[in-house]
Amino acid sequence: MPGRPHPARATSADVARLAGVSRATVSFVLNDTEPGRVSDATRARVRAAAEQLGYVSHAAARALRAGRSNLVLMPASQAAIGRLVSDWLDELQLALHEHGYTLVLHGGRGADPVEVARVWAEMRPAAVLAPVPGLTPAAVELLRTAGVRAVIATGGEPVPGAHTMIFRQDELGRLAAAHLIERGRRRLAVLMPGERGLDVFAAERLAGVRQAAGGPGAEVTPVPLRYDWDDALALARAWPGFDGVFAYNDEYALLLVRALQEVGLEVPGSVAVAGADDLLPARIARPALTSVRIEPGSADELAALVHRLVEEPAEPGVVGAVRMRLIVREST
Amino acid sequence: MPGRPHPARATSADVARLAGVSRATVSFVLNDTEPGRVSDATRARVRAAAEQLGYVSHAAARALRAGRSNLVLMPASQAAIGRLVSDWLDELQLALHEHGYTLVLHGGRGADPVEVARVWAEMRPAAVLAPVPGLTPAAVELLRTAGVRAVIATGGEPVPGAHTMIFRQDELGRLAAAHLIERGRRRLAVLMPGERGLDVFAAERLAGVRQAAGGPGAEVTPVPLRYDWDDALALARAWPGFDGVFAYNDEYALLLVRALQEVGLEVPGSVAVAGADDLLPARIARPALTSVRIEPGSADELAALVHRLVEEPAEPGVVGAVRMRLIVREST
DNA sequence: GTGAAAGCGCTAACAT
DNA sequence: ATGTTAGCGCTTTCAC
Repeated sequence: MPGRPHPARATSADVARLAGVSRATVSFVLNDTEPGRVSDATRARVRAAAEQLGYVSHAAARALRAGRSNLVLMPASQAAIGRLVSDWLDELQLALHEHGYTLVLHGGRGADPVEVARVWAEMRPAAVLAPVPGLTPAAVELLRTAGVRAVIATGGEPVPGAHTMIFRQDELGRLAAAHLIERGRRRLAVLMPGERGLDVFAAERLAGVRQAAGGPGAEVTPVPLRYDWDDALALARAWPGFDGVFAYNDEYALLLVRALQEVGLEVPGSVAVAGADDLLPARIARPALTSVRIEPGSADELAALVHRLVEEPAEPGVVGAVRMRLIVREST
Repeated sequence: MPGRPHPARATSADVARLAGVSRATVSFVLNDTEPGRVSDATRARVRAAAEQLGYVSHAAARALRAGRSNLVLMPASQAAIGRLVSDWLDELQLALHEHGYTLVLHGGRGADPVEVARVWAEMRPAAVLAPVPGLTPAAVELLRTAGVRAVIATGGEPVPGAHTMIFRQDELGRLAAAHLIERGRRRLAVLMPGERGLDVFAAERLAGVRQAAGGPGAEVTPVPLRYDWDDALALARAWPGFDGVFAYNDEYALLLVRALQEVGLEVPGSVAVAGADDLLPARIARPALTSVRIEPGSADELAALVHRLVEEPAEPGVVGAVRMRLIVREST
């Protein structure tokens, strides 16, 4: 072993030795379990010893002992959506921390869901929060078998074996499309991004648009678009005469609007465009963008739910629903 | 203990039993250590047994044994910057995975750096990658003491005790300001977001602007701005006659441009505005936004560096630099 | 080519 | 009020 440039990390045994107590006592003091069991004097001595040695507990050892870690896992893709979401994640992180959990985001976009679930399962997290497409039945099974107490999926339908936070992607499409149709649009396009596993969500949103269009007999066409100016411009140049667009989300919507303007098509005059997520750029765009706002619900409540499910596993079922609301602005 | 709704998680002992070998053999086979030590027949039997039992190794046990986990930790705030960054993080995740590491992002924005470092240290990660403001000397010390092999800071100056990827925030400001001055601007404003711990970066960027302004004698004023339309509008309404702005980043730049336009101030006619990050929205804005592009370097190389440092800890020092480049567009 | 066994750091049941 | 101890699942040295 190469020379240790730093003092060997202190263990609870070191703390015990320095404080002149047993390791058990150290554990009781530092974890505040069974309050009143250890005298105040001893507690003080233990804390002082821990402080002096710069003691930091070993999460892996605790996890091994407990059978699971205190990790709550989420796919990192979530964080990239925008400030609203990332602020909300901050709140969630804080709320979970107060329950003793550590929220971590893990990438693995596009990879085989089961492969990703395997990596997650190895960490023996207390809970996993993830959108449905990543949580295939095999992935859920893998996680449950590995002992993950709370597997919470967000998706349109209850997921067998997992708790489900209902999040109807199709509702996004339906809300936007119903509005476009009400505005008299009958030739609808639905933007279908191919990037980063968004295709699954896009397909569900498309289905929602189709539903809304069914009755009134509007025509619906899925249109692939990459998040790329040249691609957007090419689409706008060859615009097939759609008079209404549901653009997957605000980013794609703003990209398309800009491209349409570039080729002289008026928004909403010639083409009405609606997005989703209701980010600030949507609000300040010209024309201001109609969007479907997603209301993620209280981070505190979700943290409490996670804690409850971890403490006493319950029958899988629906644990809540994400609400959404159409914000009408100038672009439609 | 409440009833186990799921089969008890299989351990390597279970696999060994089913395959009729020892736990040692299981370990050798599944980790591919010492190839050629175990016969092909045995290997196949072990693999089959693992498969059949749905065996998933226990990261905590491995970490306990190894003295450290295979986690590489980064602050989650990074992911929220934009698609470019989050795509790059994906690459990094993949590259690290190939070296056997798991990249996880952890929040904890705004909290006491030492408190956050403590949570990180408990996970005994193999490496930590973080911007300087979070890595105070005390935080670095804590991590090193906990045995983290590679603490890689990104910041303007070498960080004592840590490896440093040089990332000159002030260079961003300097590049933008030099350009504004070259365009004849002499009354410069620097937008100072207060949110999410951005203030530290903002201060450094401001310092860069001041440097660039020193020689030519341009006047520099820091101007607080929240990421909020009303705040931006209020600023624009009371615009104190600045003729050039470095806007912290593209998001704030686009917000300000929009507010200036709202009150009838022309960009770049009356006010030239430059951002940073060079996101797609900057490119397609009207006027297209001048921005400083940040080039994060190769994810593969960074992953390899992490691996090298973990394998054989080296003297802390400078391990590379993030380059940046001014992209001139219409807004200046 | 394979097995036995020690030990990583922690917690909690049990003993004093 | 405090201490003893077993054992969580894994890797790896050493013995066969």
